Amino acid sequence: MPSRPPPRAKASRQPKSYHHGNLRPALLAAAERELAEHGIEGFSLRGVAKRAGVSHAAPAHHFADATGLLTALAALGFERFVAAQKARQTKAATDGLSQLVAAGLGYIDFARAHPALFRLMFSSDRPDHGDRTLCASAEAAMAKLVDDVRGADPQADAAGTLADRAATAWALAHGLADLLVAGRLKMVLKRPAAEQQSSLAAILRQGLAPR
Amino acid sequence: MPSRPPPRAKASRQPKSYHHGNLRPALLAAAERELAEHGIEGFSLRGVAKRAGVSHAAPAHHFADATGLLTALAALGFERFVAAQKARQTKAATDGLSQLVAAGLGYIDFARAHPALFRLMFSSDRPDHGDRTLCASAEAAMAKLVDDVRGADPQADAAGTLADRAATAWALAHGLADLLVAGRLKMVLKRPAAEQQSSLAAILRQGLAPR
DNA sequence: ATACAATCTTGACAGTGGATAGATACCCGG
DNA sequence: CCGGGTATCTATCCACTGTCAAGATTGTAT
Repeated sequence: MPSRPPPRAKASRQPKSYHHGNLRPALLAAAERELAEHGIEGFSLRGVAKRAGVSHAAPAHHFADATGLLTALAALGFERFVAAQKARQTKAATDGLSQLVAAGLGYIDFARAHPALFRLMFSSDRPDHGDRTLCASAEAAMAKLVDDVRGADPQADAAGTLADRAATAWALAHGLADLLVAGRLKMVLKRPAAEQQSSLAAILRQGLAPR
Repeated sequence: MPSRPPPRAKASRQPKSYHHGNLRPALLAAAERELAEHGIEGFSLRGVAKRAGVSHAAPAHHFADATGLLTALAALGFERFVAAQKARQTKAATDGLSQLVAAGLGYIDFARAHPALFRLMFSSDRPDHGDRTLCASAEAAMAKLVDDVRGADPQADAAGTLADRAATAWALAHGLADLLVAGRLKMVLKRPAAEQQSSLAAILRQGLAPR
């Protein structure tokens, strides 16, 4: 079903109308809340349907199955993910290294703000990671990373170390984000919020500076 | 039920004996296979019971519920986890930095050899991360890390940068491991195995060297 | 207006984890 | 040798899940 004419975006709360109107986005929003509250393991398709105020089988007409819904949600997550990085970057100094550090902080912001979604995107088998649009979203995020690394270390490209430097940057930010979400890294977590931020910034800056 | 006298460790394959003999370790082994084959999301308690050749309710007498089994499995994983690091370290040069790099490579070895178990330990909500023995195992691994960092950079302790350096080392190794397991990091994965190893070693060494 | 397609509901099914009650085998004291 | 007590395992039952099939309702096009 490639073309679905948007059926008029029902104004809002007729308490009971047989057709919902624009269920698909409503399901995605509901799924996000479900994910945030019940976590990725306790995620239930029926729970999503209930949240959207719709029968338990309704989602099937918009997403093939639970995997399809989670896949779409993950793809959407990747867009917010780069948005979070850009948000940090607009507030940062414009030199290449500061921009790269800001991207890393945005990476961590996103993970901590949406932990379940973050895990859905990076460490869950439930979404279909072969899906075209999900792949595309993920690769766009990846491409941005490589660009930022290139900006922070213009020599790297010629020296042939770009790949390794990109891997380093990614691993460092991802490791911090994942461990923080998991509640590990107590040495960082036990400090007050402001100190955490400056500490994370220092770790990133030190790890990402060109040699 | 703290003391369970091991009931004589039934020799082996009576094809049908009502009592299994030593179900608890058998269940852990079965659970590990189940986890490796079906992944953490497809993990089923009944599947484990079937693998162990026992009724689906039998595990309840050894583990309170699925969470309990997974918790025990995660704790067991942490011990193998440090074993993998030590294995690398015995083959490495004895200076502090090389030892730390070797620990990082062992970290990655473990994750790639047991990806589902790795995720169970670090990025799943299914085990009970408040469990005492699980906490203890995890903290032991953590303590080893801090030791290795201290060994690689003896100044750090006095300079008060030990915590940040430990966080850096952990994040770098963890990030590499997690991204590799997720099939990301294509810039590393697309190279032949031997090159991967040297590349990972280089990334770790560069990121972990004291400044 | 009427046929058609899209959308949603209802009801059913197999599989899951968990709880309970009963069956079986082992152990220990006589 | 044997009888009671207990740990261990089986058999059932329940609530819940995702998925499927059939029917009801609505919007659109002819």
